[in-house]
Amino acid sequence: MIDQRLLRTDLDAVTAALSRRHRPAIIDDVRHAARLDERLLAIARERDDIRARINLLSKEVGSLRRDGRVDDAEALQTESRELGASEKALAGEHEEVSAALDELLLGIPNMPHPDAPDGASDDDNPVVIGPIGLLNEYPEHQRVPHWEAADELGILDNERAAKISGAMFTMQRGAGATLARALCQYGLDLNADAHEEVRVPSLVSTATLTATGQLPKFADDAYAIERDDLWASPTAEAPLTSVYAQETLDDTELPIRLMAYSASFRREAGSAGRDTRGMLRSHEFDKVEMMAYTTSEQAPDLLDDMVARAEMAIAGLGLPYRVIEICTGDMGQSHHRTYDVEVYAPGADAWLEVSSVSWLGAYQARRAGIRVKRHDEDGKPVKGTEFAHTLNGSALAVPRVWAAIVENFRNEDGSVTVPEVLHPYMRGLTVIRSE
RNA sequence: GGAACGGUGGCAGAGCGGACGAAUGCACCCGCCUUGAAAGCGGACGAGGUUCACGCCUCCGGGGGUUCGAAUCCCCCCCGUUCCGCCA
Repeated sequence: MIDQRLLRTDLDAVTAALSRRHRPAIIDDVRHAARLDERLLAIARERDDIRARINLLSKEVGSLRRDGRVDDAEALQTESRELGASEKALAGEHEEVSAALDELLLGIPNMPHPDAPDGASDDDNPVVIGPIGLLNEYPEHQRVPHWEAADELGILDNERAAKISGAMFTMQRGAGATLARALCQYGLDLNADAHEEVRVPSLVSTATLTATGQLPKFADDAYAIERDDLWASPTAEAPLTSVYAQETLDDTELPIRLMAYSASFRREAGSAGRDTRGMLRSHEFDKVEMMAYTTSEQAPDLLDDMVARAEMAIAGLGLPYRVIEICTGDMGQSHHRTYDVEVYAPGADAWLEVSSVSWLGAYQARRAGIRVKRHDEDGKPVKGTEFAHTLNGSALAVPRVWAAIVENFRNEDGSVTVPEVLHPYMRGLTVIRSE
């Protein structure tokens, strides 16, 4: 959620920042929200005045009754009753406006960071690192898409996955399954130096998905378990962000850094028919996610660190990659500043997004009610609180990395060489061969 | 799934229609005392909204109701603990 107070004090700053997302409808919503906010404030003031009067009268009634002056008390009670009626009307109006405002606010995206590159679409995302490790020319045996290569090796069985669950589900077998799990293990071990490992729930509440921004606007993208009012988590970002929802954190304990391996479930409603083969896009995939709670000052350094970690995970595997920065027109709703790591897959001849690292500013923290208590240099708590900053990013998204390994490390005989860093997790297997 | 009991400030825990944003203890903070510390003494000590400010409003798990007035009474929901049942 954007800062409601900023809406009041500097509407122009908000519209200027959000106009960089190149979607005029957002600006209309912002102006509308500002008007509703103003109205809400006026109603609230009027209502508070009435309530103050009622409170005063009630106290007076109490003391009159103690003194046995029943008639005087009853006169005040009558006045209070009348005030109560008009207060009720205002309260109704307040609730109405408040609900309308909330609905608008929940749909208004985050303001991009001033340094985020301007652009209208993903075509405008600048490459900021790399490409690194990209060959000038790829031999024929690496120009085989992973779904064919994997099929040959018997390590991917999406046909039977479809039998079990339907289209767009994947199933790895044998060394393919081991490789998928090895990547998770690798992703976790690589980041254990700075993160606490958390095993989060896979089913999450509506409040949890609202906090990170998937709801209410993108409900169609998530699996709903309506009977129990739960959702299948589309990313560990959601549960990890709500670990400290509705809590006030001490600035002295920040940053708090968490990581989690989890399955991620996505309906892919808007991308039906795209990337239907192999491991590029599916309804369920595994991922290791990083998460940080910080002060506003700490956030930029954490962003750099997390991007570097996502980058090092890919570099460590020896895969060709690049890092792009997401431009203002391509950013996700909650994002303030975002970098993607993309790996090159020669068989599919495509750059695959394997990590997205984002700084959310206070946007999610405001929705989740995550506050920070500051302390001055003497360690004394400073009056009041502010919203925390959150960051998250994939340390390693399994399926596309899996695909990139199969394509990049495919040998002439069709076998696939396992990257050395994964050897500890592969039960001695260093080359995947057809059985 | 059934039953019982609970949910109050950082924690523990009282309050069960009016002087309660909330006793008391612990923790934390500031003084005094002390060479220093402990103990002791005195003081301060939740959050949000609004206001230039004084102040005013809201918050005792969530929502609704009764009342001039609700932490306190009534209804619904959620969560927790214990016991029973079932179970990886």
